[in-house]
Amino acid sequence: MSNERATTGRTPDMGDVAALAGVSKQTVSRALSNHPNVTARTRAKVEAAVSQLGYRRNAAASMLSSGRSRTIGVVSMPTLNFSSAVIGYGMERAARAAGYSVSVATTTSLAPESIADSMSRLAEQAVEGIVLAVPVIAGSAATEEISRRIPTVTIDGSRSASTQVVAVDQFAVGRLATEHLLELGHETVWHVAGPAEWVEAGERETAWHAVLTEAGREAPPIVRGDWSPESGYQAGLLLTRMPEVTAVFVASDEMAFGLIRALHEQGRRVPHDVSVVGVDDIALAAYCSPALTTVAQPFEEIGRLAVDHLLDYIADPATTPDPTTVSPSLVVRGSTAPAPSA
Amino acid sequence: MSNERATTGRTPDMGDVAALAGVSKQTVSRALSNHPNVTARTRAKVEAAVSQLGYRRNAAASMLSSGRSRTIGVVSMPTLNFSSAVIGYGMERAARAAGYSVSVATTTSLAPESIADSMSRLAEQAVEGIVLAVPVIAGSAATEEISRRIPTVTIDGSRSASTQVVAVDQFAVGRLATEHLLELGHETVWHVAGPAEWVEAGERETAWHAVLTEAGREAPPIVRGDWSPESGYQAGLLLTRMPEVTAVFVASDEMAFGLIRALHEQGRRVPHDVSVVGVDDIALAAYCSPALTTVAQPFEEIGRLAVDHLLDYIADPATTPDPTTVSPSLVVRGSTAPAPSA
DNA sequence: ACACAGATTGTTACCGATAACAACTCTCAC
DNA sequence: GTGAGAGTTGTTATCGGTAACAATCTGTGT
Repeated sequence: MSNERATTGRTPDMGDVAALAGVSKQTVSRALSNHPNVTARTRAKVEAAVSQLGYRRNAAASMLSSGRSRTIGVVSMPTLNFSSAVIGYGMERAARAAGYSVSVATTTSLAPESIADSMSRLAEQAVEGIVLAVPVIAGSAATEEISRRIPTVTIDGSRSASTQVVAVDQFAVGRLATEHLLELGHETVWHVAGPAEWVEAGERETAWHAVLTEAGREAPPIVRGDWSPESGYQAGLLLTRMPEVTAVFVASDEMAFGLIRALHEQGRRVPHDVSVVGVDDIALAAYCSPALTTVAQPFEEIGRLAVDHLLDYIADPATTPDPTTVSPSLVVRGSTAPAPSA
Repeated sequence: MSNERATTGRTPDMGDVAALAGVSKQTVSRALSNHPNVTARTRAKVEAAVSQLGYRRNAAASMLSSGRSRTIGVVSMPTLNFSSAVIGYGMERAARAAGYSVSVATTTSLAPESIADSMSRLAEQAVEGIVLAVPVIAGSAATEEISRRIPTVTIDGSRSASTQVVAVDQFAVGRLATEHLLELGHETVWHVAGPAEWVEAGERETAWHAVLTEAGREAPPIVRGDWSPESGYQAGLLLTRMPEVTAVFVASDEMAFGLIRALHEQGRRVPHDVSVVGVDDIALAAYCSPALTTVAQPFEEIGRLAVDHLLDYIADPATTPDPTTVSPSLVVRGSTAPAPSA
């Protein structure tokens, strides 16, 4: 008693499964795609044959024939920082839940041509949608061209005609931090900002400035860093030279760590002499000395939302771009205290 | 004068390019794959047609027909920690340099069946090779089955019949840290270890123990954490109760941050009363107060090596598994000092 | 018992590229 | 001038699925 098809030594294909289950290739395909109109009995026979042969569907063939890759692409910076790592995790979970896999293209620069390059690498892999997890201020012709063809969602970027946006309300980030420090009685708040080409950084600055102005305070000059702890340290060396500095809003926790270290070295106590607020709520924020007051951003949710939106958009490209924002929250720890009553 | 083929509204395929360039499909294929035997003239015509039509090769078709996906897969834990992020970066760069792209499958648990599941998701995507960037102690039948079919390299794992290993010399990590502390004159060295199911953690323990024994010192009981800062903090609360503790080797920087915070809170000064050595050299290590002495691991190099090995292995599966190790290095900063001359 | 709708299964053609092989062109030695 | 051989290009079959349509089966109401 022998099968018609000899499957020895060859990786089994759908035809082999069909033959073993005594049905047609197409029925196997339907059973495996959870198509509704398949009898329980048939489905069981197919599943038995599948596991007996150790069959796996060939993704390439499936993709070629259906035109659907069940893959979404992500453009991100080399994920050395907390936020992108967590965003990536949120995306992966959401994508997997929807039966999609995620392909990552890193870009080392924020230049539009570099981003466009990453996007076309993804396009070559026939991704059905793209998440731009980089701080794009302006799209270029090249990026626009691709996102017209492939549904694209931008995280924390600026809106453009063919791109949806999912973002943390960065204005709220700046507002929460600055208001917190003013409420503690500080005369004004200094700001260590992120690089000018990051949208997030710009919006936090704007909010910081707006809150100060609204409260009738003078906004001191901005000190600019590059997100690195070292740049925060340098900013700290600068600020310790000015005795009038009692409150600093730092645009990231990592810079805040550097800043606090500089303050310590120069004998300024935190929070007794200077209060510091960071942004991100990285894992170590609670274990700094003193524990860092910071503005937490729901990164994992952002990742999830970006993918959910993208999948909706893929399902119905007619959807009108509808920017979604989620709110940050202030986490008060030990690095902030009432102003020294000079 | 009109072309035979109307390409309007359809994404162009190789046939369109061929028609426009006045050559055959196959020649286009050869030109685009950098096949040697194509005239410069022909290649130029093809390239012109490609850019005129905005043609991109369909990866699915290419994969189906050639059987090669030009993709490698990575199994990793949700990349919330420094090391995996940097390893991932190193892999991506190496893969891209070789014309490969990287597909990531995260696994939330270290259970063999969970890892096997991630591996088969990758197998479904027809990856040509797999990097296991998770601390596997033992393979299961299921994982073995897959890695027999698909070339697999394990990072920092245990060797198995069908798997190559690329690893940091974790014994050296433990040795460097422990010897450094002994050389500073400490009577013995305490150890806050990582979870028992991580190979790295085990080897560091072994080395720590061996160095102490060899020096004729008594090895104090091990305190075990789970890599989180919180677990380091808890370990710190425990150790501060014992006045005889003057030197601690902590198996990760993040735990070291937690431990140092606990020491501070309890009034033990670092490094004056207690010296601390961490592992990893995360970006913030230099900005802790005091700056953290730690053992740096060349993560990016590990990622690169893993991919290089994998590609060699793919090219020639007959290669005998040949474990590669790279050396860590001690970075001395401010958290270690000579033993208090009690 | 019969017609008919809906559910289930089968048949055929095709997705877009590449491998294997066949055919052609050119150069150079004799 | 001719044949050998290398270099270049074309032809055909095929990879493993899925869409679209055709065919069959099931159960229901009259």
